[in-house]
Amino acid sequence: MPSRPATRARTGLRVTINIDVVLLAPSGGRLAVFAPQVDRARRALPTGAPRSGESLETAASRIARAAVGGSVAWLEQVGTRLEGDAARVLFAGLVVAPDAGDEAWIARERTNTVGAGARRLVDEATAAAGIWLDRTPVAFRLLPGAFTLSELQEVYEAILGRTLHKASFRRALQSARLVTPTREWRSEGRGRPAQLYRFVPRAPKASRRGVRFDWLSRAP
Amino acid sequence: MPSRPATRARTGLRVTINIDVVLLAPSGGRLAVFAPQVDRARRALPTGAPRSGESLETAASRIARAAVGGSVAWLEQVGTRLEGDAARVLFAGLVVAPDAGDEAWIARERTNTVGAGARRLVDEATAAAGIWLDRTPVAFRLLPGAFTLSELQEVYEAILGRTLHKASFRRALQSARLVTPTREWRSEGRGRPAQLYRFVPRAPKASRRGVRFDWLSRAP
DNA sequence: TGACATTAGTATCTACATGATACTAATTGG
DNA sequence: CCAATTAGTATCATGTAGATACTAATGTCA
Repeated sequence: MPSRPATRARTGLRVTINIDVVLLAPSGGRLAVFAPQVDRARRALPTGAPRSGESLETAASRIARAAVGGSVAWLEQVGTRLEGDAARVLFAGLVVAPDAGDEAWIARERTNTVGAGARRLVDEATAAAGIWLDRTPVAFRLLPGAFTLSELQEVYEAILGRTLHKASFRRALQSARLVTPTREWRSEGRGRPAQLYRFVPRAPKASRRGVRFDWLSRAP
Repeated sequence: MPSRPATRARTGLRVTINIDVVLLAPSGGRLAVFAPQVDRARRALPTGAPRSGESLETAASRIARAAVGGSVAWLEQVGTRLEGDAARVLFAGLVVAPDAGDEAWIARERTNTVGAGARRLVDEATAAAGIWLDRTPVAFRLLPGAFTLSELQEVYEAILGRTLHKASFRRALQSARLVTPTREWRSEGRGRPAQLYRFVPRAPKASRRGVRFDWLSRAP
């Protein structure tokens, strides 16, 4: 049996620590990324550093709120990387859809126009958001208290980046008993008016799905 | 519209950075945690620090390999936290089952006996491992080239922490065409001999499951 | 030697989830 | 009034998951 040194480093590498925040918002069935202009020619993602004694989560929340000037529906750590003598912690957040003309938000597909490497960060953040969507009721925080099922589905489609089957979506929603209809209907220009629903927070169901062997990525 | 300061911290908080590694191994249907004795009374998880210029992943791999004195089947970053003026990055790893009498490994349930806070790290690492299992072929790296389906199922059960339905497990495995039978059979003491199988790496299937509304955790 | 325990592996049935298709319903804009 | 548009439902076929119960092949032990 090989020797096993008890690796107990008393002191680690000294670095400066920074936080990058990718803020995503579903908007018109697509994902928008918060990347405001920082000077004449460049956009950048929100960045900051934790203060002494502050947790990473608190710092990221502060940075995110300062950036969008409002509340953030969801914020979670995605990963950390070393760049030279700096450690950069990536957070991803979800925000309610911005106003249509807001120049600080750009379409997810145009993330190339932000600095090099931003594309990768946005991709990681988007993947993380898709996982939350499957595991938490985060979508309901991105909508007003009363919403139509089409709006809810649009949020899902924006974050997942694919269209969903309408009937299946509603069936799954109904069997989960997650929403209750209100007596209101909303007419949105043309077409039949849509009924408004409210989110009903529920105790988690003890669902145990079977094992899945249809993983998506390569065999590493 | 609120003002949006372009938060561009030129220099972040200065911290020392350390890496904690939770190494897990399926053993007899349970999960074991690598936590060797560091002195007369205490056990501890492997710890270390990245060297200058080294990536976190490389450093974690080095620390993990040095700890168990062998290869690590899977290693992935779980999260980062600030503790005073230190940043600690948690990695979780999976290792093939250790020898039965190996004192450095303890049952996952007895993680309390390791230092305070270790329990939480082990829980996070275990949760991460469960997610990899669902998304990557990591289980096959924890078995020899030829294995029985019962062994494979035992690996899944150890990591997921629950028993699985035998017939369902095999059906899913067969339809995924992930394994091929060999012509060998192995007799393991009593009972009918089991056929040996090999892993067949496959191109990922483009499986798009429907949306799930049966999340497990609390509504935050 | 012949039950019996033990492990491997399969068959069948039910329940449910999913997605395709096609339909009905209610509105706006000509 | 009619077409376009959006909301919402019904039906059907397929696939998946779990329960149950079975067969198959080995070792153990009386």
